[in-house]
Amino acid sequence: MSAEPVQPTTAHNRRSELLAIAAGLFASKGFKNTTVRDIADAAGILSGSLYHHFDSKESMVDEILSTFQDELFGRYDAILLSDDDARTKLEQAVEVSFAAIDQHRDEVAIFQNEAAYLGGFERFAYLAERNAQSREVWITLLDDGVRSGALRSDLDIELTYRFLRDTVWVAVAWYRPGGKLAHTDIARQYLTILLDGIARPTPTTQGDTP
Amino acid sequence: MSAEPVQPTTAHNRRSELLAIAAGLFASKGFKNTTVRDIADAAGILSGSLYHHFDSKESMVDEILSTFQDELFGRYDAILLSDDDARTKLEQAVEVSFAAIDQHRDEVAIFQNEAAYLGGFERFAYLAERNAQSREVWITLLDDGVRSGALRSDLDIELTYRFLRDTVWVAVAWYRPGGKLAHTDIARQYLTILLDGIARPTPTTQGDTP
DNA sequence: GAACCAACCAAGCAATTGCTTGGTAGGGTA
DNA sequence: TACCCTACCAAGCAATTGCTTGGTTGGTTC
Repeated sequence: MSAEPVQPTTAHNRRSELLAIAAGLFASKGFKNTTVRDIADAAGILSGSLYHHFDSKESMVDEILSTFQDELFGRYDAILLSDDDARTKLEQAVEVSFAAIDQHRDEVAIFQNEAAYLGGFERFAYLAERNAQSREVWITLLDDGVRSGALRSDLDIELTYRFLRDTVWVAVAWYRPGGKLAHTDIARQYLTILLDGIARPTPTTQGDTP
Repeated sequence: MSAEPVQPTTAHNRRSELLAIAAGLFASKGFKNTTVRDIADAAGILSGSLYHHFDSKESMVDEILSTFQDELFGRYDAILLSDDDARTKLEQAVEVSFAAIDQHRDEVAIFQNEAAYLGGFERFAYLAERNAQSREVWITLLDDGVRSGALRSDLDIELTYRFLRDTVWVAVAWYRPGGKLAHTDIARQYLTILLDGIARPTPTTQGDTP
């Protein structure tokens, strides 16, 4: 008979519930622009009560971002270690990234928007490390692609890496789950554009998989 | 030598100087993250003195963004009105965008990072209008491209538009003038990727088995 | 040499910020 | 009954914020 003001999250405890609420606000309003009172209001408690669960507002983003990144880079590592060919790996990395946008939209958005600012603080130095690690992943995939003949050899790899990375992640700005296109559809379309271009193919076909 | 863009009526030099300083801070630290004391410090004056030149901190971004957008959309309009073929127009629009990143990096960065937040205020409603106008430009260019046969007909135009728009503007996050690549080089490389893709062209030859 | 003016200073105010402190309601356990 | 625990409240503090007010400076003009 007690109507508990609880949201339909699968959260075990109050802590992760509050983190999800904070993530949503950080993602849509920005970290600095979100006050602890905003978070508390959205959770239906007073701002001071947040400090029963967390040390600080900073530690909230910290936990949000580091948890997400641990998971994401675990998936990238799995791809790099697989036996697939270069092109397949590249496609998988793109798909994994779009899946992350689908399943962790807030976290991706926070990372996209706040990494530059937060990275300036000692506490968030790991953001720069993860960034470097991400570069390793993509550059490796692109190099392997060129070496194996799957990709054109006249590309500026560094530039291509930036376009690839940016184009994948920036989709978080407009993608909403449950829309017309599933994240898998978007990933496939993006890969088509990226791999084959938007210009009308000149004489011959786009290749089939042998 | 050539006539520089000058302010109407009284050319207050100090005013545009302060605006440029503010733009640099807004771009690198974010609008909300930049205090009026930050701006004043960077300019070597006290924070209160800023209010001799500007009504508010908000009016500073306002002026920065609206001035920039007026110029940018003037260039887009010129392209749309030209007699060039569809593909050339598309290439020119991309080149103009990269030129804007080169010449107005701060303004582009501010628009990229703060439009979502600022757009929520009545005062900045024009940001959403400009966004819609920008969509018109790209969609028109893409539609014309498909209709004229310059572009593939199996593209999701809406998705391609987002890909195109995002990938162009997001370059502001890493591009620095005076680097290894001029903005014209980047535009050309980007167009190559966009139009022809990164996959190795597979004409009739199929001998790429390892 | 008086009037004027743009640019700035010095001081501070009201609101907002992140966070602290001491307390309490309600449930479980012994 | 007594004890503990989690999750919260109530109140407020110190710092920071955007902005205001009244005054000062140095240069220009007539």
